[in-house]
Amino acid sequence: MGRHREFDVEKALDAALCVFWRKGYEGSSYTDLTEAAGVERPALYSAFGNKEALFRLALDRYSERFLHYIPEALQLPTARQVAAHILFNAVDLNTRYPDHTGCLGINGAVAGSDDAEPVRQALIDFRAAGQAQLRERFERAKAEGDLPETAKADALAAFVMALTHGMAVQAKAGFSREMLEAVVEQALSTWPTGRSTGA
Amino acid sequence: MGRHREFDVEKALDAALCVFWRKGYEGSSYTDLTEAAGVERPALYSAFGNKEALFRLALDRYSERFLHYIPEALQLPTARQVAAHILFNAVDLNTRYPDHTGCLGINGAVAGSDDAEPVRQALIDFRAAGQAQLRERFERAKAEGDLPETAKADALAAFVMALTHGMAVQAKAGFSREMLEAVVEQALSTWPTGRSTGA
DNA sequence: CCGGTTTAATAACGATCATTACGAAAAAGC
DNA sequence: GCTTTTTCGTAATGATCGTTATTAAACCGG
Repeated sequence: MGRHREFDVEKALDAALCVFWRKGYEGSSYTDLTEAAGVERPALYSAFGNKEALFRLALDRYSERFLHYIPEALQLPTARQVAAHILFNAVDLNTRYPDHTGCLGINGAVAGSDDAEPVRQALIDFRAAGQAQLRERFERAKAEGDLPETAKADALAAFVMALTHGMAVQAKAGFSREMLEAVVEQALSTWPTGRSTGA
Repeated sequence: MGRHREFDVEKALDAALCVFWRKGYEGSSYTDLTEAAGVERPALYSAFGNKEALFRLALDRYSERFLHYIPEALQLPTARQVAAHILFNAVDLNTRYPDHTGCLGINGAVAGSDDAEPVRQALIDFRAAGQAQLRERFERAKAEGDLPETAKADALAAFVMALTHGMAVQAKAGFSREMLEAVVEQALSTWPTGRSTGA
């Protein structure tokens, strides 16, 4: 019973995601969000809760819609392929949409006011989760002899993630896809191999 | 003639710099800034201008006070030493002060509202200036045979900068100095040499 | 000691922030 | 058709945003 919703909740969430992606959490006003969604303010509140809840939902959606390449990467046979897949797909995602470059995990919030601390922490956890998956994959690679025994899985995972974060900053600053791909190739040229020529 | 200023302008600017360093440009309210400086609002305005002008002054001060390691690095004899000096000193700077980790060039603004666009652009230019110096230094290294002819100076400079940016994000997220130093060592593990073993 | 000038401090400015009453409109059950 | 329930849209909430009038106080030159 009751009146039906007149707007598409999924489309509204996608619109909010684009705004957060471009302006970050604190940089996005509720007016920005409602205008992008084409929906009045109370409608967004009743559908998603407050701004923080909306951001968390947008972050979930971001994972589902744009980060499928990470589980894909983890299943590749060698650690080098895993890293290459993640890095090149990150470059693609960071430069694919001209009106919201970079990535939500970085643009969302790096620093901010004390009010934004919960969201900042959520993004820290979000990034840490990806890094932990990567570290575990690299540990497996060591066990399989794909990475040398001397390799540090946690440092290698942090290295790959640092690159994605840094390239996200650069993409947001307007760096071209070609430039970032050259960065990835430079990074991969330092990759350790199973015969322990690296390190 | 006229009344004397009762507060130390230099100390006030240092205090403002620390606030911007921790909370970024938009995350820092004028109340935050005045409280940190121990000065009433109109006093900050008369001394520095508006918030944007104050940020730009803080950024200049940041360069002078904390980035001396960059010109230092550029004078080292080899490209590898240049990169190592920059990366290790960046880690040190990013983790040295527990109450404002990371770096102002990143924390200041990556994404934000349209109002903050001038400051965001100023930070883009700021980072680009450092990267350009690095690229020129690497081009010189190629001419000197210190880097192989096949090396791409611009990609190498972007690679080093991407790492500093990414590690700044990680430092702000609470990564330890030791972890970040391991990231740097991973990055430096197979730096291209003059005998073109790299790339 | 007094007139001119600069700073200090209180308090206010309009604008925007996130959030929500409130009443009209629309759909489902009886 | 009437009641109930949910949503919609207008408009308002108090708080905080960056920025300044305005007034009182402190200093210098005369």
